[in-house]
This record gives sequence, C-alpha cells and structure tokens, in this order.
Amino acid sequence: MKQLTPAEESYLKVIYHISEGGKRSVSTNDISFKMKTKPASVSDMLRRLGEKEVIEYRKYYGVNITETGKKLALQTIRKHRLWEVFLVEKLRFSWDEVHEVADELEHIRSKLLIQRLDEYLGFPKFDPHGDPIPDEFGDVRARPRVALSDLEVNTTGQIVAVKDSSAAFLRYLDKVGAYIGARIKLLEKVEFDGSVEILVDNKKTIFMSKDVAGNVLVML
Amino acid sequence: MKQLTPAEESYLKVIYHISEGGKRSVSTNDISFKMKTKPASVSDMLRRLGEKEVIEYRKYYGVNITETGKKLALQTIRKHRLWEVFLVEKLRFSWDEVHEVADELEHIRSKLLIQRLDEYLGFPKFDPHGDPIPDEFGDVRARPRVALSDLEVNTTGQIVAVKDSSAAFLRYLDKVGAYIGARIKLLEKVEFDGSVEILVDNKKTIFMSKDVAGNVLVML
DNA sequence: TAACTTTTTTAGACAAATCAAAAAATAATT
DNA sequence: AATTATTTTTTGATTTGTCTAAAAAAGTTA
Repeated sequence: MKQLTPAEESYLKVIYHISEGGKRSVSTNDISFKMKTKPASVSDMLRRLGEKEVIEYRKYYGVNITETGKKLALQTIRKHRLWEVFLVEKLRFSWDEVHEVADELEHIRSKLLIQRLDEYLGFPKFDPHGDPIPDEFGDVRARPRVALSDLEVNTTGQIVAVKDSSAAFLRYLDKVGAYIGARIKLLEKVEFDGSVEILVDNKKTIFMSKDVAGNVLVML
Repeated sequence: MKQLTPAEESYLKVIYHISEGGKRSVSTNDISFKMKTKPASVSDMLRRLGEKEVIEYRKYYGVNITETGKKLALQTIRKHRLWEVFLVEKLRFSWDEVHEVADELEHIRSKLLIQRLDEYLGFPKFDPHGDPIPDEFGDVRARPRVALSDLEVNTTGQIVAVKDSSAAFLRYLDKVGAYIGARIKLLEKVEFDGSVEILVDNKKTIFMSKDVAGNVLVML
C-alpha cells in the first residue's frame, strides 16, 4: 500500500471528519469548503485518493471512506491531537492557537517520534478540546456525549468537548468560563429562544445562546 | 522579501554549511551530493534562489550566499538544532536518530512555536552534537575549537562537537565512550599513522585513528 | 594549443497540487 | 416534462521540484 502525501493526508482527514458527522456520502463542495480549495482541485484529489483505494469514489455521487482510509485518517488524527496536547500542556499554547501548527506537525513521518511523544505526554486519552486520541491501531475509546442544548433541566455533567473549535468560539468560551473539564448543571432552559442558564463548578451562573450551547458537548 | 519553500530552505542550509566549511564558492556538485539530488536539479534551484536574492549565482562559477541568505539559513539551523535538543533531551532519541526527523521539523513555520520551544528547553546554547544554536537574530556564540587530532600531547580539553555526524560515526563514538562534554587528555600521538591515545574523564584510555580524531572537536 | 575529461547547464518530461473557465451531470422548480 | 439552477467534472495552465539525456562551458593534459 502506497504512502500518502501530506496533502492527501489532509484531504482524507477532512473526508473522515465529515463522514463521521452523520452524513452518508461526502460531497465535493463540503470538502472544498473545509479544505479552502476549489471544487476543481477536490475532484482531482478524489481521483487520486480513489486510485490509492482509501476512498470509494463514484463521480457526481460523492465519496465514502474505505476501511484502509479510515485507519490512515485515524493515524493522522492521532498525530494531530497528540501534538495539540504537547502544544497546550508543554508549550503553553492556548486552545485557539494550536490548530494551524498541529496541521503542519501532523504530517511529520516518524513512527518513533509519535511513540515517544505519546509516552512523554503520559499517554493522554483526550486532546485539549476534549476529543479522544485514537491509539496506534486507530481504536478510539469514545465516551457518551450530548450537546449542552439537549441536556434536561437540573441534570449535571462535565464539559468534555466542543463541536465548533474556531478561534473565536474558543476565545468566547474561555471568556465566559466554560472550559473543558468544568462541571456544570443546567439550571434553566428558555423555551422562547432555546438559550440556557448553567451553573459552572457550583460557583458561577452563566447564560448561553442555543447556538453556543449546541456546540458544547457534555458527558453525563 | 518573499518566503522560501521547505525545499529552498533545505538547499540554502546546505549551501550555508558548505560555505562555512572554508571554501569560498560552493559548487553545484557539492550541493548535489549533500542534497542527494542530481546536478540538474541543483542548477534549477540555484536559479530560483538567485532570483530570490538569497544567493549570488554566477553560472558555471558556483554560488555565494548573501547576507539575507545567511540570516535565513541561520534561522533554519536554529530551528533544526532546537528540535534536536528536544528530541534528545525530552524524547530520549539518540544522537544518530535525530537528523531525519529534525530535517522535517525544521520547516514548520510558526514563530511562536520556536520561541516557546526555546523557552521550554531552557534556552539551550548548543545542540546534542555540541554545535551552537543561533539566537533569533542569527547570532552565534562560537567557542574556539580544535580538532582532537591537532591537539598537542598532554593538553586537556572537552569534547564539544563532531564534524562528521553520520549515524555510524555517532554510534562509534558512543560505543568507545567519547561523548559530547567528556573531559579528555591527549596522552600520546603516534607519528606513524597519526592515531591518538586519549584519557577520558580521568578514567578510561581509548585509541582513535587519525581519521576519527580529525572529526572530533575539542574546546581547550 | 588541441584534445580529452569533468562539471554545469539546458531542454524536455513528469508528478503533485493548485486554479479559472467551460462543459457535463444532477437536482430543483415551475 | 421542460427549464433553470446547482454541483461536479473536464480542460488547459501554472508552480514546484524532480529526473534523463544532450549540449555547453571550464578545466586538465598530452
């Protein structure tokens, strides 16, 4: 099985993420949007990825990732998330500063490097956004999660991840004090606009729009 | 001033290293040898580097690095050596395992990353081979050095660097116990073949061929 | 100096990754 | 169903980095 180029790895990762997001078949436009490249470039790349048999590509009907492709994508995701842990825990990067750099670091090809990095970081199971880090075989220990907006009134939980991890969103969360790991309780849900009132760490009460709450994942 | 691509950075680094090695003008063949590419590819790259004004390129007469080029090369070298320190000190890599990986890591472009890495490593001044790490302005604090083979009998010194840092050479040094930082004393010099007998850390006596001793640098 | 050797460059090709513009296929709407 | 709109692919170009084979320049030697 041939190796993937860095660009191919990036595309495959994006395809994996989109297809995990519930949709069955991933469209060219979706990929183009996430990759910030033109649809024409995507078509070209899909042909190549199809030839390497990491995706199943039927023209005009989008793509499905193969088992091989999934394995490879998870390897890249593993590397990406380990580097994120490194950047945040060791180099004091903030949540929203890690993405770009990790996108570059994830393509460094050295098995030993990743093994040692993993060990050095104490075999972390989650990245700074709370997303799980696949093991070297691509297995993920997933925890059950629910969007904060779907929580019932008076239930408690712990913030474990965010869906939207854009810089602006992460900054906003940090500002209001809703960090990963925070124990929260849903105090009230406003029917009118779907916004919520939550208690953070039994100390602070904060309000969140439905939009924001929908992007915060909670473990019960 | 335009940015350099990773490949351009690598070529420039090699050109810098060769031109520091005493020679005035760097030849296409020298570069081709170090880069493991064909002379034709080198000619092509030299044209591009010339256009970006990081080297002065006169066809058929080799190249000289410009001041701008020197600055850029030193930045790459700084990154390379910082990563080497990281790999050896934090991830327990051995001397001879760091090169390839550092050659990839050195191209990651993030100023913050390098600043923080530097800080995290405690602002090291030398890499694991004893070579000095340029500061962020490209300044190097160089120490006076001499090849072990040029040392006078009965003088003492400290091993601070190696010229040849090939995997085989580094392994050999490690094996005989001549590590970077070792305090040594030259006990005897054999006129016949130029080999030397040295005392390491006042404990162990070892022999070295002229060839090996010529590649070990000592600070008096 | 003339002939030979070595080094370097040029010319032409190719793969990867991108784009813009045009064409084709699919989807939506009247 | 026919037309319109959207999505996707194709075509042709460009840049980067590499190669082989051929040509040109420089260096060496008889």
